[in-house]
Formats: sequence, C-alpha cells, structure tokens
Amino acid sequence: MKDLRQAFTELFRRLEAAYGPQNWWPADSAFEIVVGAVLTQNAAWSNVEKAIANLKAAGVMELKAMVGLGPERLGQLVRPAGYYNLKARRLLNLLEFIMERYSGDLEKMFTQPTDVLRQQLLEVKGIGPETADSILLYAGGHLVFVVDAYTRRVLARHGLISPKADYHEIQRLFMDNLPPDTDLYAELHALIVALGKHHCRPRAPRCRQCPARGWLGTEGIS
DNA sequence: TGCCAGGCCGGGT
DNA sequence: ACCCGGCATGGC
Repeated sequence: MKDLRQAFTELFRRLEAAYGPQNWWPADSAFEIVVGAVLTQNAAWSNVEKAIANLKAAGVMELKAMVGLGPERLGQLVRPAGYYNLKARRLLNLLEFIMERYSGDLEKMFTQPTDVLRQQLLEVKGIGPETADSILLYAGGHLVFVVDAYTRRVLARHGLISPKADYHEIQRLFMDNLPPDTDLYAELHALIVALGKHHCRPRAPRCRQCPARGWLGTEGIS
C-alpha cells in the first residue's frame, strides 16, 4: 500500500479532474452557512435550498430576526427541509447559544480556539460532530475535516476503514495525512460528496468508471 | 412506489 | 458501549 499522504493527494487530484471545483459552501453569508448546516442534517440539499429561500423571503436570514421567531413560525418556514419541528428547535437552540455566549456576534465566536468552540457547539442539543465541523470549517474557516456518510462509504469501499469506524477515527485519518490547509479540507470534502452521489450511494453497484478506482493501488475496488 | 438525502437524540439492552 | 426507532419533505 502506498503512503497515505500520497494516496490522499492522488484521490484529491482524481476527483478534482473528474468533477472540477465544487465551490462549497454555497451561501451569501457565514450565518447562512450556520443555518444550512442544521437544515441539511440527513436531507437533500435541494430541499434545504427551498427552506433557505423561505427564510430569505420572510426577511429572517439574520441572527437577531431569526432567533425572535417562535418554533412554530420557524418550523413552517423550514418545512421543505424535512424534520421541520425538530430542526426549528435545533436552530433556535444554536442561535440562542450564540446570542447568550457571544452576544450574537459570529465573528467573535469564531475567534475562539477550534477545540474550545467545537466542544461548545457539541453541547448544544441538536448539534453533532458533522454539523459542528461544517460550521467550524465552512463558516468559520477553522481547520477541521468534515466527515459524513459519503466519506465513510468511500473509505470503507476502498478498504481503508471498517464500515463502522467512528467519526473521530475517520477524521483523524484525514487530518493526520493532509497538509493543514482549510481550502483543501473544504474542497476535498465537497469532492467526496460529489463522488458519493454518483458512485457510493448505499445501493450503488461497484462501478468501473469510479474516479477513485485504483486509489491506493487497490485495483478492482469500487 | 419505495428508496434515498451533506444527522442526531433518547431509550432500551 | 452499542443498537434502534423516531423525526419528514421532495425528487427520481
């Protein structure tokens, strides 16, 4: 097996060549990324876009406006994203935390050390590791690699991890073997999602056109 | 028509 | 420490 650093570099090159720049996270502001990170939990992004459009149309894509909404009203606006009662509550939990701990100042929040802020975010009910890391990386520019279901499937399919490897194990695998570059982290995560959509969905057959085929020299996988 | 999408929580073993 | 059901909409 090749050196992991080489392997990740090669994976990145192949995906970049196959899919091109992904330009993540699509949003007009850091706040919109924070909101989108909650709304996209186990949801199709096309549905999240509808919810975001509703929020903008209602003029509440702004912290102080949104945090003043009741859960019912917010729920109706984010309804297309699915689990709308749950997500309205989770959003309010997060926004209330930002109001109380950082006086509603996102920039101040992101000046915290990465591990400190990450811990604080994880204490908010409804914010798990992927949501916290998405906020840290894409909204705050912190150096954390985002792991999602696609990431696990891609690595498992290529024999690099067990399918039941836990979040932090997978995250460490990337962070121990990639140069410390937030733009690289952002782009590689986005590219892995692009790969997953075409080739690594749960029931997708193994496929010879997979751009990651042969990655690590494990010819024949994926 | 059923399966799936850029998770997370809470309760039961 | 795991395992599982619940949460919900829209697109193919």
